[in-house]
Amino acid sequence: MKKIVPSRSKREDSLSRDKIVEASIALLDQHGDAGLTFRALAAELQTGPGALYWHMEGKADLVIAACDALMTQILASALATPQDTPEAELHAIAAGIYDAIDQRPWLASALTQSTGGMPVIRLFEAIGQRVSALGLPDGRQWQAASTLLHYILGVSAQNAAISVFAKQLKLDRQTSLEEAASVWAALDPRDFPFSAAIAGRLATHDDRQDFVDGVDLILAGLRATGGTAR
Amino acid sequence: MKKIVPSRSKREDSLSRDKIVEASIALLDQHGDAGLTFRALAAELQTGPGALYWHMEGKADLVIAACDALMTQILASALATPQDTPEAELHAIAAGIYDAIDQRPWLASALTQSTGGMPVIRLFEAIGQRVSALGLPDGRQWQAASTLLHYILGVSAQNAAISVFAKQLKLDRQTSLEEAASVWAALDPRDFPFSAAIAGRLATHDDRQDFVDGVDLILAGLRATGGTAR
DNA sequence: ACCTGAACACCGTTCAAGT
DNA sequence: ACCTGAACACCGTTCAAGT
Repeated sequence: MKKIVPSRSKREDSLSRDKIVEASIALLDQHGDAGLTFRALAAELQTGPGALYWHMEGKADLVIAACDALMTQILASALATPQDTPEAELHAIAAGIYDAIDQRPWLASALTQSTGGMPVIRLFEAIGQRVSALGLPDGRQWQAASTLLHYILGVSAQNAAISVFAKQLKLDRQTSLEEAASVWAALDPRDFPFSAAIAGRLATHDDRQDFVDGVDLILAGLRATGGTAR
Repeated sequence: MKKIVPSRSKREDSLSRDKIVEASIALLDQHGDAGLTFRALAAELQTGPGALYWHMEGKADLVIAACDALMTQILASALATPQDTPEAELHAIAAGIYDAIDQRPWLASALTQSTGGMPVIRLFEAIGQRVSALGLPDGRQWQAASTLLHYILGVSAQNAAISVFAKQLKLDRQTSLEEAASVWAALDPRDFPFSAAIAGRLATHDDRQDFVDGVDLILAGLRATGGTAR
């Protein structure tokens, strides 16, 4: 007299925080920033929008949870292969974030929205651990970690904006960079001498390499001023 | 036989891009990010929401225009008193942005939304002009300007987030920093050794001074690696 | 305990119609 | 040329009611 336990089979496709986060990421990947709505999410999970509120506090919570899942993943895979130096590990972290945001441009605005939340703390921590391994004076460590954090998020976000712009115009990356460069070059050189002059570099430079080099620039600054902690 | 010209008196309180931008800023100052809606804006200007579309392309245009008006103003007043060195001018620019975002936290997200738009180009240009006066090799100038740009916007935005957080809890700045610090200190030190250890510094450090010092850190890095342009 | 889905209080944007 | 305001197609969130 076996008894089928309906609560079991029900649990299998019942909602859960993880399933909601997974579906959110899929929705964001498919339709970008605007693709994540409670109605679309509910439809995807074959439920009503109200059900989601049992598992999530609201939209902000949802966005942060999606970011956090990815941030954990990004950092884990960036640090999976061990590096010889803290500098090399910082390179790996920076490149990991850059590539992740390049692949999922919505991450840039999502991370911005979750300022102060767990995903950013996680990244800050990963950076900070390497910074503290550099042997800087205590007074510099906060500054070092936050400078690197903002540099990494800021440049990655800027890059994502170019990617989105490219997709909107259905251009490949190179063509859209040239497009952006020509907009800059068209600025009045009396008001925008620097931007107009440097426009050419936009189209020809290797963003990713420049980006990773920027990490070294900040590290060099730390070393150069390392003796004098304030 | 004088004739009253009705079109004149009508023009006086007719709509204009400038008036809309001015009202937008007022609305954002009063009610923050969520305060800017076409309906509220129309009510303020005693018109219908549709009328605004004669002067603005849409909400994105509106946000960028509001940012641009303030950015122009911020840069003008930051550079009003002449400085002896490009470094000092960069300090003034950085401090100007920091203070403006501290005063109007909504600027942080508004500037993020206008990535690639005129307000950010304006800031990039102002930074770039000082960077090019530093006499760095050509290959470093792009990197220098964009590193400074992202550092300035990123740290200012982070700071604004703390301000908003403080206002929500109706705490003064010091109390809320201590609040934030205690959240960090409560992180599991096995997973977050760096953040937990540095939490104390959150409440005691002088953010603004640290911020301006960070500009010097980046400049020092540029000088230290200045010989080798890639 | 967990889910449903109608309802509430909003949005940005459009557009026929006015002046 | 410029403005009006109703209408359209959405939002996030709540909550009585179900199982």
